[in-house]
Amino acid sequence: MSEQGYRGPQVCKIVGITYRQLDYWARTDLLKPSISDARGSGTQRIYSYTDLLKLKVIKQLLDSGLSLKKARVALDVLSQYGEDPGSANLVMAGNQPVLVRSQDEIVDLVQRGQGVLSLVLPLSGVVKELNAAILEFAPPVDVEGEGEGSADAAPDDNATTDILKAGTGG
Amino acid sequence: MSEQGYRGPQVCKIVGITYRQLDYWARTDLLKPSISDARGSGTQRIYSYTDLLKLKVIKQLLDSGLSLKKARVALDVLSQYGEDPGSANLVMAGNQPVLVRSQDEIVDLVQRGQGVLSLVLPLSGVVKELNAAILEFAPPVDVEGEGEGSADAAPDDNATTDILKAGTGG
DNA sequence: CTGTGTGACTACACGCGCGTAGTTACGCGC
DNA sequence: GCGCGTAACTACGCGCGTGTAGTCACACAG
Repeated sequence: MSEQGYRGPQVCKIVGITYRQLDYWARTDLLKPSISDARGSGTQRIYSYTDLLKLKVIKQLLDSGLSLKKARVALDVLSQYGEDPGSANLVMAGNQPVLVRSQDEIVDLVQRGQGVLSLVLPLSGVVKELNAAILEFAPPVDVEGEGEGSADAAPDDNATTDILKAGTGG
Repeated sequence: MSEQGYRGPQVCKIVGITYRQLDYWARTDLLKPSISDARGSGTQRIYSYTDLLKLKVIKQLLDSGLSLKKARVALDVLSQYGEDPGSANLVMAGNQPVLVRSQDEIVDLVQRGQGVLSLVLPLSGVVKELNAAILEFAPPVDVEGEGEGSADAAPDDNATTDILKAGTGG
């Protein structure tokens, strides 16, 4: 099973953040690359598709005005429940993050009174934007071999590996 | 019609913020006291009940992890719709603040897809906490005379003006 | 194996949002 | 009107999160 990964600068284009942010987040343990971390100058950080998703979520949180501190808390939930976030909503109720499947649960949280929801983020939208950005900016990079059976690694498009070098030059 | 006001340090206790924050927010035009602004050393900032409400909202936003920049945007809506916020929810949908009356509208905003709600804050809870804090920490201060017909100025309790000096002593 | 590009590393600096300390001058009781 | 408390003012500094510039060293092509 070959894992596919993305290098730092590519990640920045896909997610829409600066390299400085990606670097800072990796150094401060907000999100380290799960495939391959940096081991000195010249090495490369290799991020997985799941990493991209988390990074995109972080960017959404920042764009929504949330602090990085809260983003760290929110990420914990994504790491725990980590499977198929496509149909869930990331909700922060009273500084505690939860994954909510149905919209009705959100109403429950609001009606329960005291709860201040500091975030209601539909992950399906994040996934859509992410896949579109991947196809637009850069394809993944094989790091251990060649195989195309992994549905977890990339959006459904297998012709993308051809423009690999085009991505590096740009 | 006598307006009732609260001085800086009292406001800090009621709202639950530091004086430095109140000072900074007044200087940077986040929220200036609507009754009487500062005019040099020794003068006093006199805040109205509505000011307290807005300050409490700001504190909730900060506690929820929102940045001051977003708080400024959110406050604009409170100033515009400024009447009877007790039964409304302050919602920020895609960096644009709106006042939502029914819970169903929130579901609409979520279902409409792309919308990231960076905040869902039930103002009724804020009002409750504020009134409780006022009665606990400090009563209002008359600045222009005496009258008790104004339901907009304070929670329903008229014996509070007696402990005025107790509040000043700290 | 060598050269080159590129991505990680380092140092420095900035703005925001406050904490802390000391100063100034008004409000209020007397 | 006078003194005293108190609240606003001023100056300085910090930590976070990031921008910018330059250096270093691995990865990959040749």
